[in-house]
Amino acid sequence: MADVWQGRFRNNLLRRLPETSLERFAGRLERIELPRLYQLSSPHQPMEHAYFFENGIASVVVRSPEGQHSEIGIIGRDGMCPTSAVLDVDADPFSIHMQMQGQAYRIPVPDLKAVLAEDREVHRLLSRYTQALAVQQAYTALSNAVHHIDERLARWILMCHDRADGSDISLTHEFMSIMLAVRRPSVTTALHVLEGKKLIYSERGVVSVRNRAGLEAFARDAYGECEKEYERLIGTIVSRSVI
Amino acid sequence: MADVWQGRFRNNLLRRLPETSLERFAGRLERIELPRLYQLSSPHQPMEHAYFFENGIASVVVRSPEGQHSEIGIIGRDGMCPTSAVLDVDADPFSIHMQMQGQAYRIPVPDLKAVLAEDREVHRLLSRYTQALAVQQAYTALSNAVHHIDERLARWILMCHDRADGSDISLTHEFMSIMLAVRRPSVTTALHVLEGKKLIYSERGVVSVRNRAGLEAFARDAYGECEKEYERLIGTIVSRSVI
DNA sequence: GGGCGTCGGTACGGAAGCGGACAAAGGGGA
DNA sequence: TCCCCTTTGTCCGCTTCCGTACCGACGCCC
Repeated sequence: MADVWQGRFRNNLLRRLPETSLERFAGRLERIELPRLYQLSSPHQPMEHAYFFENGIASVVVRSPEGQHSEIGIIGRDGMCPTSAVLDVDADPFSIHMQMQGQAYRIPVPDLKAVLAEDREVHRLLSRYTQALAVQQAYTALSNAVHHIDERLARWILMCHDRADGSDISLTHEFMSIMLAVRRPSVTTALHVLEGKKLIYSERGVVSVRNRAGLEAFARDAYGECEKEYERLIGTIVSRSVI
Repeated sequence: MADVWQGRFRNNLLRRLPETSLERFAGRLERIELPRLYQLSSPHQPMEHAYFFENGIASVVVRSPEGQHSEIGIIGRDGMCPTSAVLDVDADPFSIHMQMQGQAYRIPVPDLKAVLAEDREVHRLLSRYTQALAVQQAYTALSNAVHHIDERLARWILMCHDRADGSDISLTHEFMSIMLAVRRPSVTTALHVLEGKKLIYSERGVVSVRNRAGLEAFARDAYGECEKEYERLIGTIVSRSVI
């Protein structure tokens, strides 16, 4: 298994751990396939494993008692979940599921906690990621409050694009409407706006980014701040082509 | 200073620490008066002290590059700030200021980090509070997305009421409009709705809660979830009358 | 190749909230 | 007491978005 530790991870957290820290994970990490809609976590249910994503996108969603929901976080190979494990909490009120199919290395939560307890370096990195995700949450809250739907959609597409391998994002409008906490037809019309500006190409079940820079410009101040903060806290994500 | 440790704290975190842990803070805690609008933290500026509030209300606000802002967290004697210190991060993109005047015990951040490093109990409690605050953020994001202004105002008044000593909350409409990320006149009309239902009494610079249960009913599913989670993670806040 | 379930496009009335502006009321200082 | 500044109340037109409904298109399965 030695070669696994030789920078073969795509997950940006695992990649940034020193060899000695990675060795503590030895034999405890298990590679797993995560199909679309795979439920990683349900509200108030203790999670058995923590996931370090190699690929694909997971979505953290919060739901109100009356059934309204909103996405509060999005995790790809930039991160892991649940951060509650890092904070020594058994369960949280969120549900986490795969938005785009992918793979991850997972580790039983008790094992992760053991590693966290014995290795300052691991603890420090995952703590910083926890902060990065909190910052993402904060900007999501801001965006929900002050930005228009099409800007929020642009933001969201950009965040997915950051974590996807190609320029395609495979999702239905229905699904995006849940993520953005808006009506489904509102997604349709917002997509048309972006498509009209040649920023994306949209067809049944798929959105393709055509003009990334243009999308960023369109999203205005909705996009960028928490990405900068991630870079500061964790560091740049090495792009796939480099790997 | 011995008597300070004898359950004299009003801060719910300090109150929940065992005597042995509290002794580690000995001599490092400094009581400080926090006037209204006192700036505890500015975006991207490292904080010098961490604050454990005895009284009053602090507000965590995030601002977009173009100057739009929204409150993402509210902290009283239920908690402390900055949680970034718990996560071993030097600075965060938020600004924190006093919304209602109060007092706190503060400790230099490096000293707090030292205590965190040497005392598992302290680290565990503050980690759990960090999670509680993240949950609050998440529900704020949800509320911003799906609830009407008057419901969000009710939620916000309830959260302030939880942390205030009496039933009065001294704030201008202008201020509340920033917290809720809405227009100032929208606050005025929303307050009139609540006042019309005899849930609150509102006059220049002050809002008084008249019917707490009614307010909770009015707020519907906007209020309650993250409070339950706080209780589960940390425990009940002992009310002032008991102290 | 026909049928059905899922997904996307569109339409329409209505409500909520914004932007902006202005007037009234309270209250502190000179 | 008067003035001025802060705070609150109100108004109007306008935009955005919702709720709801319905239809068309795609594509999978039998």
